Amino acid sequence: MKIKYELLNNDTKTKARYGLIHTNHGTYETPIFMPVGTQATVKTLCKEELKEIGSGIILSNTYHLWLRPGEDIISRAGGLHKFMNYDGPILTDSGGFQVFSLAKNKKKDITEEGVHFKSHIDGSNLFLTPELSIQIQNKLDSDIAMSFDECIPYPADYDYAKESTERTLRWAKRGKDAFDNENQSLFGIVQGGEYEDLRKYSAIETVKMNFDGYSIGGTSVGEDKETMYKMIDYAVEYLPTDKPRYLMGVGDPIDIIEGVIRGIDMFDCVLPTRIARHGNAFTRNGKINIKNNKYKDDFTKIEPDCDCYTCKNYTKAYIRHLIVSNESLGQRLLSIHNIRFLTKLTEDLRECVKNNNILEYKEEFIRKYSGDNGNKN
RNA sequence: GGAAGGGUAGCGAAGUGGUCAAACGCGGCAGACUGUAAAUCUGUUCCUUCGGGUUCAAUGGUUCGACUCCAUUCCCUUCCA
Repeated sequence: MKIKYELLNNDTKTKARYGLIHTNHGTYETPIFMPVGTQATVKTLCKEELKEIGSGIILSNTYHLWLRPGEDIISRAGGLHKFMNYDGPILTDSGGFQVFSLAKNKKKDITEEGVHFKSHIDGSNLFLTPELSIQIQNKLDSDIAMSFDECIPYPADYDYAKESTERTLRWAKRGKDAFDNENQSLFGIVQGGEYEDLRKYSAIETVKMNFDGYSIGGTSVGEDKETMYKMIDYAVEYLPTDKPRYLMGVGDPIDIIEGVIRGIDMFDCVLPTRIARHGNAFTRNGKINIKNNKYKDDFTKIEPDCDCYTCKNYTKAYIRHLIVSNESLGQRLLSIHNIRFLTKLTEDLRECVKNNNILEYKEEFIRKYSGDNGNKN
C-alpha cells in the first residue's frame, strides 16, 4: 500500500502540525526524526537498539546499495527489510545527494539524460538516471522512494538554479513514469535554491505530479540559517496539507524545531550518529565534546534525566574512556543517546502542537541549548 | 679490560657549521561535522607581561656564529676478551 498521512492537530499560532503516517510497516506519529543508515545500517546500531530509542522510519541509500552489494542481491534476499532484518519503515534516498556530496569539486557531468560520475569505491564510470534510480529503489522495495533530483550548492546563481530546478522537475516526471511498485510510495523533491520564485514554481509543479509526499531538498548545503528557513517557507506554502512534508538532511536540534514550526513532518540527518562517532553528545544545555579533559573523572550521566540506555547505564568518564580509546562501544553509546535526544525532541514537539505552546518551547529550548551556561551552540 | 655506535621537545625520530625553537609521526589540548567516500577533517602543542627568554646528555673549548667541530665526564646499546 501507499503511505497515508493523517493530520490530527494544527498549532494555532504556527504552521506546526501533529499527525500520523501509516506505512506498510506500522503507523508512526509526526513530526518524526529518521536516523540515517546509508549502507543498510544505522552505523553501530542494531534494530533492537533503534526500536528502544523510539526511532521509526530509517533512511537508506540507493547509490550506496546500488554499488554495494547491488540491488539484485538485496532483491534476492527478499528486499531491503529482510536483507537487513529491519521491520520498521525504510525510506531510500535517490542518490541525487551523492552526486552533490561525493562528486563535489570533482568531475561530474550533469546532462538532461542523467549524471555521469565516478564510483567512490573503484573510480569506475557510472551513469545514474532518474529511471535507473527509481528502478533500483523499486527493487530495494523500501517503503518510500525518493525522486532523483539535483541538489545544487549554495550559493548558486539564479540562471543555474532555474535551469537545474526545471531539470529536476523533468526528472521527477520521468521517475514517476518509470515507477513500478505497488507497495512503495514515491516522494517528489522541491528544489529552487535560495530563490523564492523558483521554490514556489518547483513546489507547484511538483505537486501537480501528485506524489505520495513532498520533500524540500537543497537545504543545509552551507547557507546561513535564515536562508535555510526561508527556503522552507517558500516551499511549504504550496504543499498540500494531506501529504507528509519532509525536510531532507536536517538536522540540528534547533533546525528541527524551526522546521516543525514551518510545517515540516519528517526529518533525517547524519548529525546524531556522525558527531557521536566523533565524541560529541547533544544535551539540553548544548552540545558537549566527551573527549574534553574535564570529563576524565566526571562520573555523572550525560543527561541525568534522559531515558536512553546510555544515560541509564554509563557515566561520562567511562564513555570518554571508550571514545578516547577508540572503542566502538563508545560510538554506539553516544549514537544511542544522540538519536534518542532527537526522537525525544520530536515527541516534545508533538505535545507542543497539541498544547499550542511550541513557540514558548522553542524559546526555552534555545535559551538553554545555546545558553548562558558556558556551553557552545 | 678492548672495539663500535648512540644520547634531539611528553614519546619515537629527522637534522650533522648559519636560512633551527628545531621536519615528520605518535601522544596531549581544543574545534568542525545538517538527504554519511566521515572511528573523518582542522588548528594547536618549550616559556613568555608577545618585547623577548631558555633549549638539542653535562662541562669546557674552537668559531663572527655550534644540535652540528674538538676535549673531558656521565649514561645507553651491540660486539670481543
